[in-house]
Amino acid sequence: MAIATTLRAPKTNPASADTRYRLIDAAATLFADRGFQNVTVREICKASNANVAAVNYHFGDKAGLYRAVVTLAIEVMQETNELSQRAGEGLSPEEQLRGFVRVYVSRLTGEGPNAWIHRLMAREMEHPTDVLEQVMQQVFKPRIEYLCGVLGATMQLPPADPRVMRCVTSLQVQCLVAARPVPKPIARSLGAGLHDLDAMITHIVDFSLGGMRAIASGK
Amino acid sequence: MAIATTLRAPKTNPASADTRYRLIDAAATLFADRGFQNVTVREICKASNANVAAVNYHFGDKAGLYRAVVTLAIEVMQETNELSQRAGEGLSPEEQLRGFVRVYVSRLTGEGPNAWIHRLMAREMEHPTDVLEQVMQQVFKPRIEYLCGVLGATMQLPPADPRVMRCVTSLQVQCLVAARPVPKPIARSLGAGLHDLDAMITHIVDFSLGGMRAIASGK
DNA sequence: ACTGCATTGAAACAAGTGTTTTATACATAC
DNA sequence: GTATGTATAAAACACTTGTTTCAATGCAGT
Repeated sequence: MAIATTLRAPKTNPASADTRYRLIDAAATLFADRGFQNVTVREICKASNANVAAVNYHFGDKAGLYRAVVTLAIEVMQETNELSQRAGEGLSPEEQLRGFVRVYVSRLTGEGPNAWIHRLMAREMEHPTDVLEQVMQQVFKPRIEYLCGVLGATMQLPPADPRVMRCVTSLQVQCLVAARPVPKPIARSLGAGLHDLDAMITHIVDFSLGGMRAIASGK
Repeated sequence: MAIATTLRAPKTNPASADTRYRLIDAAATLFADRGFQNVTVREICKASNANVAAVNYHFGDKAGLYRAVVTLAIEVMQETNELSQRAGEGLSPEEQLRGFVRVYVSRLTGEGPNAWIHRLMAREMEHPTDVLEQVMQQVFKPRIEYLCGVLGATMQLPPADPRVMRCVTSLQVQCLVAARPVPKPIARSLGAGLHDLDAMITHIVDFSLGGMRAIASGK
């Protein structure tokens, strides 16, 4: 019997690449929306017009397909890192921060074809699987180091200072929830003011700058 | 055949109350750790030394047990609300804020018997089930209203001002992640500085106060 | 002791799961 | 044309899931 090794690209037949792509595409949004466990391979195959055996044939097993999805996510996120850092290139630290938040949050909330990624990553943060390690090294670590540099410069503190680190997490966390679609019951009882994206972005930047000033000025 | 209606307390036999309690107790931590879908009734029954049929007998079905767990969680959270608000009673708005964060984060991170609750709630926020509505009305809404009052007083703005609201979410979100156990791969690449709870609490308060000042001062 | 009743225990059930098997269609190489 | 290897399709498999059944148990009240 012929087995397509788990993560290798298809050999010859272009039809193979086709279903391979369709599988990853369908699985991405499904995994992001409902988690690895709560999605069945039959659903994925139905959504991608593939046979039930296609997942095992092309990826070995369900986990192999998930790994392929995460690999794709990593590539897109690295691109986002580059973009959000380039947004402030050559500007002052404060403007670098503003540029980062703007691009980052926009990408996260975007209804574009990559909107599934941050949902998937939020899941990984809550329930780390064995691929989280890879995501950390290739995506989050560089991003955090960049932010430590920018915030350190703003606060006039060394990037490795724990106070800087805590500010980075405060900032990062605000971006993540700003991007997350608020569940209806919560939105209802919170009233308006959370759906205005631009207002949210400037709030995050201004709030964080104020917080950093307070922390940096010794208290 | 005799059916114990879903949420009614046991009638006569104390043994019934016993297994009922043991089931809720075991289910609470299991649901909190792995989510409703990813826990089997057989696991719950094994953990509580009960028979497989016990869940259906006492709670109708698996979802009924989940509802019972959430009901318990609501009671404890209401108590937490009271405590964290009483912590600043009669003090200045800033000290009220500090008292709230201290009690709230301590309760969330506590290794005590109620540590499972915020894990369960974090899950509900991400993936609302039909009980979230109830939690919102009885727990989160009062908490948010209290915080709007305190922050509004601090910022000298009306509590309903959208700027106040955004500051409340910034604060709330920082508390939630401060309380969440950081996954190992993340902690490793973030270095130290996140596990010192006291430092984290004062950071959140100072950072947020600085942020609020920045927002309130018109930018 | 007997009767009602709530509770438990063990087994079985129906549905759904990931995976494997078997057969077929198709393209390319000889 | 035949052979070879790849990809798809349909069915079946082994297993787990939540739930149900039914007999056994224990404990009141009489």
